[in-house]
Amino acid sequence: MHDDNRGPVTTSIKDLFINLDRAGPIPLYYQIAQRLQDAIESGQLPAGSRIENEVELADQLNISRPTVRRAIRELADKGMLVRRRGVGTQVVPGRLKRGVEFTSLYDALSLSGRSPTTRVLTREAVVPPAEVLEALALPPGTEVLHTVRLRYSEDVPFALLENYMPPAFLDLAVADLEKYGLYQLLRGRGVAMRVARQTIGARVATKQEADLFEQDPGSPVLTMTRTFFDQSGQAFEYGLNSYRPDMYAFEMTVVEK
Amino acid sequence: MHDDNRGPVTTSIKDLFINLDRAGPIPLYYQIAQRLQDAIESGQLPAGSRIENEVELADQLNISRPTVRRAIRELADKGMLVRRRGVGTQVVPGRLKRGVEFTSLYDALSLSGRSPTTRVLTREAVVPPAEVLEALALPPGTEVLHTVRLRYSEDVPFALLENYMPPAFLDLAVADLEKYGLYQLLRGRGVAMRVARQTIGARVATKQEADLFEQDPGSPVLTMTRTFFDQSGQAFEYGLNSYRPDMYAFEMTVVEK
DNA sequence: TATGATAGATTGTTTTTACAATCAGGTCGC
DNA sequence: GCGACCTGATTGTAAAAACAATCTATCATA
Repeated sequence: MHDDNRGPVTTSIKDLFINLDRAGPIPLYYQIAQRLQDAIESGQLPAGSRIENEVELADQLNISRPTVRRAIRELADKGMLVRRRGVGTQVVPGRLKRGVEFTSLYDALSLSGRSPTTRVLTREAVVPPAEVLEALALPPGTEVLHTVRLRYSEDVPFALLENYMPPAFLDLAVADLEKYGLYQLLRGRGVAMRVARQTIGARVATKQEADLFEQDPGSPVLTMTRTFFDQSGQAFEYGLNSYRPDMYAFEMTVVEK
Repeated sequence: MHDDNRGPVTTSIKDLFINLDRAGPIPLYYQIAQRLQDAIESGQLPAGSRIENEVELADQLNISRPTVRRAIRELADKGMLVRRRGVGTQVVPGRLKRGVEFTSLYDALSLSGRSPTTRVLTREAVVPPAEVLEALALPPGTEVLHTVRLRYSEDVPFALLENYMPPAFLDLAVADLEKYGLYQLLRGRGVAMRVARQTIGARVATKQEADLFEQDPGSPVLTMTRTFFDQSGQAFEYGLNSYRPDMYAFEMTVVEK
């Protein structure tokens, strides 16, 4: 092995953890996990490098071992660290591009430099089809907010976003929808997003989609339907999205448990 | 007044946990999590029902609170339970169809009653295109195993699976590939799967795909490319899959962290 | 009536301690 | 030389305890 692992194991790893805030509201394990993640993503802890063992680390930081363990576990759950009993913990070797989100919860595009713009095509209060009400767990006949938005990247439309939301959101304004993005707005209203159930598929574009995306009729679109639940289990969004497949794809990292 | 009845606390929850194996190799927290999950999926713990608080539960089971916590956390991470400080823990309300996997790691179809069959179209040792070698982190000129398989559901082909694997797997036999499925085979050889990076998209079918799927030329296909890494960070599979979109879609549950 | 304060319930964080299981590498015996 | 065994290193599991933060609901007060 050309790689000498027994000697200085990234000698200054301890320096990553100076100035931990023991009094503030942010948990210690979270601060540690955050700094580790930053170090990995910045290349300070290169792929494949080993990090010190838990006991040693806990000792050096004057933190209990369970707390250090929890921090390491957070990153291991995200697939950034690999641990093996009797051996140690190392940064996942290989080229998992950094800066990519791990959960596919948000549109990949908004994170990659380009800032998409949005135009609202429809904003209305309607009684939606039965399956929508069922997905939102609302009684038949309920009026909900129905929006259709078109999203552009550099003036080229690439996504058609159709959404239904419960009556509580009937007052969302078009201007806000175009300016802030849906999730940002909902979060601002105190919605605590928790779990989403989504289905990704493909089909032939509708006439409307073909027109909007400036594609030939019969060309393919990538689709995603999603129901989003908040903390209390209440569905607060049902979405039917379609994407121009040559401009959009879903990337995700999956971790085997 | 020893029993305050604010909500249906499923009085007999304790019965779920009889006969825990304290001596065996399966961790206690895992056993508890497993039984909870079974109870939820079987409907014994209906959606929205509350489960007893940690302290009480730990007490009744004669298990320490951290162990109970860990079990509950496993399910909360999967999005099956929702916890709120000061309030309690409840089964996620709403109709997350049970029996669906949560990670999208495996083909959804294999779990839904139908047992797909597989035919091997190609099995050869080749020097693959540069991008494949790069994805597998192998030096230029390396010979790898290249397979193309067609997967059927009830005699109808719905997936075309093209895979590249490192030289260690050059001896995989066609018969085994048709009988066991790739991941089962790899696991049997001691490969410890850990993280996968995958991209889901759509495009127009190639002529081969249109022929195999018995679709018109120009019809859409759903695609997924995936690189799979084992525990040591070594890539052991690079796959380029395409699916008939009217027969296949990716379902997943995403949990906000 | 409305509003603010308080108390109880419940999960969240942290520490300390102990032992178990697994892995890598070296040693000993053959 | 080679396998069996041992040993040290490291992560995994479990328990007990204490205190913090947050939510609900009730009660007191303006």
